[in-house]
Amino acid sequence: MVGMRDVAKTAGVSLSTVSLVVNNTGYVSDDMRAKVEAAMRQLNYIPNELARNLYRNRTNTIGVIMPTIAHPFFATLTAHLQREFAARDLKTLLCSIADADKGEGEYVDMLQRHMMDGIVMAAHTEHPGGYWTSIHRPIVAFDRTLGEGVPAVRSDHEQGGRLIARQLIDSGARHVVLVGGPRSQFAEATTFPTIRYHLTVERMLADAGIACDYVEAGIVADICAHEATARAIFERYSDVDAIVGSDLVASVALQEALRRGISVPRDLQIIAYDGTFMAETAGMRLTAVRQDFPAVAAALASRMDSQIAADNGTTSAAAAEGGNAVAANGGQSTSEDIISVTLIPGETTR
Amino acid sequence: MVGMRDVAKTAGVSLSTVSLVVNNTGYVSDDMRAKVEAAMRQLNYIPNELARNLYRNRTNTIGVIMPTIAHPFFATLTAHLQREFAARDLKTLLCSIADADKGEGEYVDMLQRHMMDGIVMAAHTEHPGGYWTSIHRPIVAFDRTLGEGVPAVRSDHEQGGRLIARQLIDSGARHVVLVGGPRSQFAEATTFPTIRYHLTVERMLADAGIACDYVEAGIVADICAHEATARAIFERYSDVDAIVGSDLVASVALQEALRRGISVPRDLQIIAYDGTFMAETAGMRLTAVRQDFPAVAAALASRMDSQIAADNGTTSAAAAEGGNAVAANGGQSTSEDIISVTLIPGETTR
DNA sequence: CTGAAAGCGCTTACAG
DNA sequence: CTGAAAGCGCTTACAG
Repeated sequence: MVGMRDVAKTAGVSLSTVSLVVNNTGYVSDDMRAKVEAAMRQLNYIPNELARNLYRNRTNTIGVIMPTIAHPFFATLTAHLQREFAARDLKTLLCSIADADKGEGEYVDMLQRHMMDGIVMAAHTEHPGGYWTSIHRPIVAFDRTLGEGVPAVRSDHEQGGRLIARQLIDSGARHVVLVGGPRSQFAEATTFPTIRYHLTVERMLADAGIACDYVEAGIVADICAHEATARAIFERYSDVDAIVGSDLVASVALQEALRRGISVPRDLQIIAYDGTFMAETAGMRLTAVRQDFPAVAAALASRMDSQIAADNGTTSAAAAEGGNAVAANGGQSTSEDIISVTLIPGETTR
Repeated sequence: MVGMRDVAKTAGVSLSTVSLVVNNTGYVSDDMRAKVEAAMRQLNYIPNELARNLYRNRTNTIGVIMPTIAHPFFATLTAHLQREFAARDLKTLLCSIADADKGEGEYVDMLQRHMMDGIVMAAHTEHPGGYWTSIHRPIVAFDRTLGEGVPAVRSDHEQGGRLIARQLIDSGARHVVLVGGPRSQFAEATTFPTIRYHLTVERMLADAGIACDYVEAGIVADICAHEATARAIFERYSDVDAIVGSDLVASVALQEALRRGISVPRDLQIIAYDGTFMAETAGMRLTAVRQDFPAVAAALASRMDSQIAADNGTTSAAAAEGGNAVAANGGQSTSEDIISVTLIPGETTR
């Protein structure tokens, strides 16, 4: 492997001059620069990023922890995240839980070992309180409340709930089935804000005197389990006239409805939550609450910027002043960005 | 940041002893080990991977170059790849072309700078001949022919074509529409083996005297363009009675057919190529040619293993013997793994 | 404006 | 079995 030393030797200059040319920092006389560039070309020199990483203690890599990249929601989110990070010259390391038999604990380890500069946490795992706060490295949460000092970004699920409830009430729905994650996530102290849309829908429907049942879908990573769930709904609630669930659930429910010859939307309305491309590829164009992926990704990346800047700050400060620069960050410790959602009318509502 | 030096100081031993304990290599007496471990725990020591990376000139990271992760086919492939790599203690760096405004040139640069140990190339870009061969770092191609020394893995598209043609012939199809990428990719010297399934289908249908038209879909990254394509098919070919295309195309075509009140599969058969979860979430269960993602990912990872081993080999050999260990690899230069596909009967064929 | 030196945090021969 | 030394390939103060 040809290194900077070789270039310096060939060009007849010192190591530091080569470095200055490569990084385009400081002043180098034109003929020096020319000599160095000629040598670089001649030797086909390519700088080794690993040495820089070591010196800077940075990899310019962000880990994105997702349940599974195979799920369209997380694939879409990841695509938008990669775009935002790339614009900041940050690489995206894929850290799926279900696709790798690794808990996010191993990814946090990697963060601690400086294999990445930060983590976006979007998977659905539970940890004892204080776990995330104690990590003291750049972390941003998506749709999770991870504790003090971990900024979070999420869609406005209350708004989503209101949009759905309003649609159902206005169109005269009588019996709504809501499909979502394990009901245990509804506990008061939950770290999953997603469920707020369910709570909002349930409350508003109750106020309007409309029946509403909740059905647990399989875990998010298990795409196939949804078919059984869809069938179960029709069998258990023969008079159901509206179904609300994720894009995937809504697609499968629609398929089952078509198979049973149920007229959509006349006798059954379906509303999808998320609004990925799947809402367009089901048997009909699904009415969907669309999360604003570009805005979500932009907010996550921007929060990550701040976390990384703060991390550099505390690191230097800690080295120089004895390590108690933590308090400086206390002000924004409970910060949360809430992104608006939109109801996109499709062919599955009246 | 607490480093090995601090641990050594606290434990009252030398740097190398700490290193031996951390890496669990060589012999260390039990009380030495105990002292070191106590110090590590006390100081909460975490090894910095960047230093190791530099020393080993390895990052244990593989870049996967995809058109876009938002597409279910590539999301599924990536999920399986991550699983295979994780099992080998390799990380997966997401390198989407469309999701980052980066050409794969920039990713190849990163490979050269040793930010990753290898690349899986699954995007659809064209390069002058010899480009890939000249890189001399671990690269494995998916569904592409990239030239000498770049092993490739692909599904058996001829087989896929035969399965499709047989189904259509046996069920008495009269007018088939094939939807695929730009026809220009069909050139003799193409690096895209995917088109072989089209060619096979066309040939077999022609032999059977069945009409067959080819329609170009938008580029793979543009998920929305497919809707227009689907509509165009029905308008241009009013007597079409079979449509073959990717999962996405098939889903959208099915939706359009249902909307037009066409009876599927009685008057129109639809066959999806790929067999991702999307084949299950359309308006009906799609008949699909399923690519064997686990086998494809396993083959890609295994090829990557060899490429990396060879790379280490040539690097050492080059250093020791003067750099012409390349020929040793010549034997496997045109190697290609071909993975079987399966026809999964669904509700959209007779 | 250029060069010799120290150092990023670890690993691995090589003496003891 | 343990320790002092050199080195991975680069970067950045610091003298000249």
